[in-house]
Amino acid sequence: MTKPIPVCKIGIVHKDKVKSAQSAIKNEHNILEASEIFKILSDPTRLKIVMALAKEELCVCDIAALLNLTESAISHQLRLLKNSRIVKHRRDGKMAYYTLDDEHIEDLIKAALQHTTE
Amino acid sequence: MTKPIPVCKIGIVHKDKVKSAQSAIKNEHNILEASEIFKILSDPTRLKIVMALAKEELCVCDIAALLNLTESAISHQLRLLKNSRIVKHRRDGKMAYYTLDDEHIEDLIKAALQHTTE
DNA sequence: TTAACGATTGAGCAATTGTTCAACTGAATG
DNA sequence: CATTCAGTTGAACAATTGCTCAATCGTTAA
Repeated sequence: MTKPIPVCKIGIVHKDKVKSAQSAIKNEHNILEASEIFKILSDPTRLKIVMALAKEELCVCDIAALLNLTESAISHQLRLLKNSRIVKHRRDGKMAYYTLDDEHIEDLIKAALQHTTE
Repeated sequence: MTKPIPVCKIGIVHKDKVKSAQSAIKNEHNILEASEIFKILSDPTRLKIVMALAKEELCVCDIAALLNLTESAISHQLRLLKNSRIVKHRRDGKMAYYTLDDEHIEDLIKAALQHTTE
């Protein structure tokens, strides 16, 4: 904080409104975490992966075939999804099977899809 | 479509599961629109703007003061939010007052915040 | 008309992103 | 053991992003 605060030339704006709005965004930490989730789901490839895993448990190879991308590309994205605790995986021999690790994510996606169809 | 489809060397993976997952992501258009909304909300500055506007009608100057950024930076972000029909504005003299243009967005943000606090 | 000011716009830049490529790991098979 | 192959990883690259700076627009007031 305490940086070179920019304000309209005259000085004060709408003090009361700004103060009220301030209270709506005071929890910086939570906001950053929320934006992180949005960022994860903002890439079409990752969003498709999540939606696919919401329906079926799949191996890396399955997802690569499904999305027509290399296993490497999928693996990179799965790592991000895993770091965000959105997916988890189990190993079975050479294969790695991925599933969703968070049921709330489905509601989030449903809410976003609802916005698109209005 | 019809690109150099990559699949595990052996050939077939889990046909039935892939086919089932395919149905979950068949509506490409909707998925792209959903990811667009997520992308808009994935930037902390934009997310704060939206959360602030969910509580109060504010002018560009107010938001700049609130977030400690230049009016230019805010204006650029507001244009993106306006293009996505998430905010709207009214003019009053020199000032431009912004408000939310979509009540569903608040639910979306609430859902994301819920994910962070579990 | 002129000056002031809130707001907008475009160029430019550093930082971040998603993919490919190549090398590598680790488990299963011969 | 050596080979095979699903999966992972890191480097590199183009493309995108969010901000600053400077110029400009549009409205208000002198």
